Amino acid sequence: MQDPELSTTKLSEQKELEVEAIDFFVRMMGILGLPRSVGEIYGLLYFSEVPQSMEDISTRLKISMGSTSQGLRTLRSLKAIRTSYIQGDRRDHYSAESEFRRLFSNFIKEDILPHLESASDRILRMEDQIARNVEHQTEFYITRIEKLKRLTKAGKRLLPALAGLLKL
Amino acid sequence: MQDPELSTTKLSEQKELEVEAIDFFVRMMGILGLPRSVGEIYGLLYFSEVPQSMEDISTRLKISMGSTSQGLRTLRSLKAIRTSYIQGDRRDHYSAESEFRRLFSNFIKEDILPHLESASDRILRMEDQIARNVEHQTEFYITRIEKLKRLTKAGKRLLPALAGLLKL
DNA sequence: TGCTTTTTTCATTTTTTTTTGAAAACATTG
DNA sequence: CAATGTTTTCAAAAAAAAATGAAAAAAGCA
Repeated sequence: MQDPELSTTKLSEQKELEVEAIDFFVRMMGILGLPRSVGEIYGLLYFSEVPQSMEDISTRLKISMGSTSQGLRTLRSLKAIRTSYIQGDRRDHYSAESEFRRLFSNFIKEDILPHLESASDRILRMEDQIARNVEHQTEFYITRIEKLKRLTKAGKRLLPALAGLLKL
Repeated sequence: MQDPELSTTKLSEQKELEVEAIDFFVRMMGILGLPRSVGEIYGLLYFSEVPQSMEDISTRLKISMGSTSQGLRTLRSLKAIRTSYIQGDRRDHYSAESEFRRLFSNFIKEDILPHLESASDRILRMEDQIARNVEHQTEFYITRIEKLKRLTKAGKRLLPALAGLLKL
């Protein structure tokens, strides 16, 4: 029988790294405005040598299957995880796409650029308003709109470039 | 007495632009994870030719003085607004810093870089854990940590550069 | 300094977001 | 094609974030 004290210590040390790692990703995802469960799942997978089933994830993180399913869906849409089929197990197994920066890149493409697009539309509508409203056809309004146009234009140039850089 | 119908139309047209403009900034701030009130305030100021007092803002947006004060504080810390003293009025008056991109730039400096710093600390702690835990001294763990180190390093280089670009 | 106006703070309320858990849908296999 | 195992969906509960409003603090003025 092995020394129970040593074994406890080892276990807690192992846990410590896991906790630290998961916390790291929870914060990272926080920056992107993603829920903590998404960060937890990615963090767990990032430091798992072996692909994990949904049940594994749900059990180890003590979150519901519902949350786990949702979180995996989000990560899948960001292409942050991969699915692998494990011999003799009919459940799907997941592992992290280790290039975390790609997740940022996909986040830009998927969550930011669409906003920029609709921002452009909105600016067009504002210009329309101004054209119709004599009250607003002043240097001031025209300049401000112009600035917004330049900003979104720059954004639509810069962000895809940034996303590209991150993907390398 | 002026035509009431015309006047109503004009008013609503004016409102329409304002609403559109405010909505624009609400969404923009949303991308940065800032509350809607902050976007509303900035939007209102961005299209105001004349600096507005806190009461003006609170009244026109129909939000409480408390929210207005909080929102202005946030915008001040992002250097997104300027304060001007108006003759014969002892209240502060606010106007928008029209270079909206600076707001992004300051957001990176103020809200993102600190996270990156603490991320670096956390990675150091993880390395420590690994050094102490034989279990984890495998190619796998070492590689994953290495990747995170490279990512934060790249981030700490890239983000300030991006912030710099935006400020121009 | 005392009085008035303006701004900030913060406990409470409201709103929004996230998580849960149970039911439905889907898939696999004997 | 039933029977069992797995995943998704979604209404309801829980948690988190934001807004309110009243009281405290700060600032300007007489």
